[in-house]
Amino acid sequence: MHEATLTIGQLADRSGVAPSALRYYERLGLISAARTGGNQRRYARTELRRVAFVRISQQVGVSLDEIREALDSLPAGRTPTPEDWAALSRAWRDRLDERIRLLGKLRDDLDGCIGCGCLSLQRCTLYNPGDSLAAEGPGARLVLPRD
Amino acid sequence: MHEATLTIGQLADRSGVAPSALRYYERLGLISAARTGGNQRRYARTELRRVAFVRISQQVGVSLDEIREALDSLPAGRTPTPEDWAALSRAWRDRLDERIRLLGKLRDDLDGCIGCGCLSLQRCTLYNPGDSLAAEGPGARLVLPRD
DNA sequence: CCTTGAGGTGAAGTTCGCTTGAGGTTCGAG
DNA sequence: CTCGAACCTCAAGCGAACTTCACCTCAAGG
Repeated sequence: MHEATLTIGQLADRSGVAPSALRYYERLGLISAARTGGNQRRYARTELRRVAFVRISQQVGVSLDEIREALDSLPAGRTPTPEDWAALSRAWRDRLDERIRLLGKLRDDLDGCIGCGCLSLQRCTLYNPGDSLAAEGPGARLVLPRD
Repeated sequence: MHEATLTIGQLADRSGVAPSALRYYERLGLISAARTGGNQRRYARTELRRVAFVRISQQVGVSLDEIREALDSLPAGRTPTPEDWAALSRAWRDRLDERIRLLGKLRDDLDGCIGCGCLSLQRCTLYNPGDSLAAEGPGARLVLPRD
């Protein structure tokens, strides 16, 4: 046990990601593997980190394509250091903050609507943020944040 | 102006939702419309509230299918009161709180990882929550919250 | 040696939330 | 009455993120 490399099944068990998904990730260039003489994948243990980073990034709401770009920025040639990984994580941190902020605002707005019992097109900030729509004729337009 | 009903184009402009999406919502049973003699849709103004509720619910992370279920729980026959809408909004409130909590936890965990510079499979709570995996043999399994 | 289960490939299928396209109809201003 | 914009339906397409399928090979235990 504790061998140098992992089979796809082992990586799947360890990461909680299905083998089919791991192959898919490989096609997208998110992870990579050496091959045995019989063409089977053998993963370096460091790939586990990459898989982990992928899943965490997805939770943050990043697309696989963007995750690939981020992973591409890791130093080629040498095994990424902890500091390399930390740098990537920091990049996501801001996005995470922003998402949390947006959801918080949504919750507050929703609270406001519950408070006034309205969901009203006339008064609710969810519908008529800053009354900025009044100039465009009668009736509010529903404008929700694009992201 | 300020007529009793809205054409699909008017509802689209007011709600910020494309006509094609509104037709799609109708197929799913999220909204409904009367028809003119010439088969064109005419929306009651209250449909604007339904559309708004749909978009807000999507922001909360609810699927169209669940939104339909929620809308189905509105009283049939009479126009929903503000209190009816408030009840629906309250139901989402908990989900929103939960999502915010999860993202917050993810952020904290990510902070921890940045702090220790690790993304380590041995130490990081993101990977080995509560050390509960130690019993299942050597090596941690990546376990992220299902939702 | 034989079997069995893990692995491999490529193509096609799935779900979600819409959009696009083709081809035809209706509405309302002039 | 005419004309163009807006509307209609139905079917197909799209992109993301995978899974499933058919079919074939490889690796290890009895």
